[in-house]
Amino acid sequence: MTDGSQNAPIRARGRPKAWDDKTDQNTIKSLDRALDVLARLGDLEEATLSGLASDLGQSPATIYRVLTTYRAHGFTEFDPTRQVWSIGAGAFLTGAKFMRRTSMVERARPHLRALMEATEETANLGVAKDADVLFLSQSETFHAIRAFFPPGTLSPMHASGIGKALLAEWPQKRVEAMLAARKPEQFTAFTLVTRDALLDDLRETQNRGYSFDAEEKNIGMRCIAAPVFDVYGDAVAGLSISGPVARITDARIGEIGALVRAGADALTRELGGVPPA
Amino acid sequence: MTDGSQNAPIRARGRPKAWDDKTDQNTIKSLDRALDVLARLGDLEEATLSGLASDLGQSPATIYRVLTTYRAHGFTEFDPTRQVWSIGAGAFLTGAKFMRRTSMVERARPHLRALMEATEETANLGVAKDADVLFLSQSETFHAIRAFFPPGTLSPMHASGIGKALLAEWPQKRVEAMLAARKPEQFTAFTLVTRDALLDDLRETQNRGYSFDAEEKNIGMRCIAAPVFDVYGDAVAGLSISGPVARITDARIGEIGALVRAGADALTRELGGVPPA
DNA sequence: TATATTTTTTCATATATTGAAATTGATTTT
DNA sequence: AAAATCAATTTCAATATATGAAAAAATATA
Repeated sequence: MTDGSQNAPIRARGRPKAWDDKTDQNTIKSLDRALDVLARLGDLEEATLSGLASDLGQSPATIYRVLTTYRAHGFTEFDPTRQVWSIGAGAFLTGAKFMRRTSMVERARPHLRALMEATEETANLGVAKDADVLFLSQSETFHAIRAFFPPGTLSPMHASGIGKALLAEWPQKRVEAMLAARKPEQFTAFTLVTRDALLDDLRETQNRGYSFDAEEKNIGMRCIAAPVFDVYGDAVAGLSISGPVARITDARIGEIGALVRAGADALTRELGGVPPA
Repeated sequence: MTDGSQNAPIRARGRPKAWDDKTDQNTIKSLDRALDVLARLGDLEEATLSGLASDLGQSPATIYRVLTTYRAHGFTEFDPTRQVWSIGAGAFLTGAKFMRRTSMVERARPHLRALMEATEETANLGVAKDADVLFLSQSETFHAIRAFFPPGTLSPMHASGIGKALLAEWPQKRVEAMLAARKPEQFTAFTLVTRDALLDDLRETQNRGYSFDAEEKNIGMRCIAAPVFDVYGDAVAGLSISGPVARITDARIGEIGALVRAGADALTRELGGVPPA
């Protein structure tokens, strides 16, 4: 280790912050409100001007100006037929720059696509974000009935294929700490909520090489996932195939599992990691 | 058709717009500038406060307030060690809401109709499914003699307008793999079945910006198509105009091709993609 | 036909945004 | 080691501008 300052407290240059929180006169109020508007619009998916205004307790004139300003940048869209506003492509394109720093997403694209084409089911890429899985990218199947996980979705670790694939590679102490911090929610009759059931499943997952989520989050949906390792050997992401029970039959699980695991291992190697034996 | 107003111009409620563009006093200047800052930061991936300020010709104080306001919403992140700013996860989570709203089919509908009205020929939307094109949606012309592709129809890639538009954007290796997997069937005297004839046509298609199917699947039918790209730059779908040789004359090909390409590019942009130059 | 909604514009006013300059600590130079 | 330089943050005063109320203009509804 050449740099002894690694554990030293980080000191900022420039004048130090005085009070770095609320009632701060060093934020821009109009921008602050505008971001609230965008967040609310995102939650609602669709909203009318007047609806948003009354919802946020603002005057329609203000909301109108916020929405039209956003629209000039592609951050919002307006459907004149139905008179509703929604989030636009510009917001996505800017937000997507967040991921560009880790080349994970770009690297994973070909693998997602290959998995989707081989299995004809939607393929997903997700990373751990606290006790949730954050879905970053996907390649959608053409089948009308399909698993639907838009990028940006958060899903609890204990009840998702990618989540369980990651947990299976974590030290048991870390898993237990996560369980202690947040009691696992029961989504369906099949959700693994007890410590023993979950740890058993994680052991099995590690032996098998891929995880299997059998309607543990959504009834009717199955998911098969495998972990991706970085250069330090940490499981940092997961690839998965998700689809309806009707098509992800018991007979196909082994075949799909092998494909997913092979794809994850290939991605691991591209990232400079080493898949475990 | 139950709704006679389908072709009527869309009339907005409320007071009509006066002049809906530049030098508009109905936009919020500070928000406008803040969005410029975010866009620039996204392009740079990483930037220092002072760098961004001089880059945008704004005072450091202003940029500081913009960035800290964004940070409170997770739209920006600050690395205190390296003193650099970047786009944050909040921007990604909000932007991702764009993706979860509408499907390709819904977004394509207005473009299909506009194409049909401009050309008076049936307009189609299709996606790749293995070595076939799967037709998802269409807008039918009113002419008695018309091309008829019910949604759900499968048609081999090498002998369809949309198929060739997609193949032209694929890496050559992938095209060759497809050819190797299934020998191209000869449907008419004009079907391109040899490797060289097809690759030549694909090169020409890419240069021209649209594909041209001249009775290669059905005698008497012509088809002109252009590709649609998603946010990852993959050619995921195609728009086409199809009709009888009698109406899709040589003289009209250039005009129809330009319309189809413009429609496909517009749809690409709506999906957050970038049409290739 | 009359009334109620809804979006968009106008307008006056208070507010909030702005840049310059001061401040502070870290980094570099002497 | 001390001094000079540099970059982030804060203060402050001036004024540009964001704001809501209300009007205007169009459609929807009764």
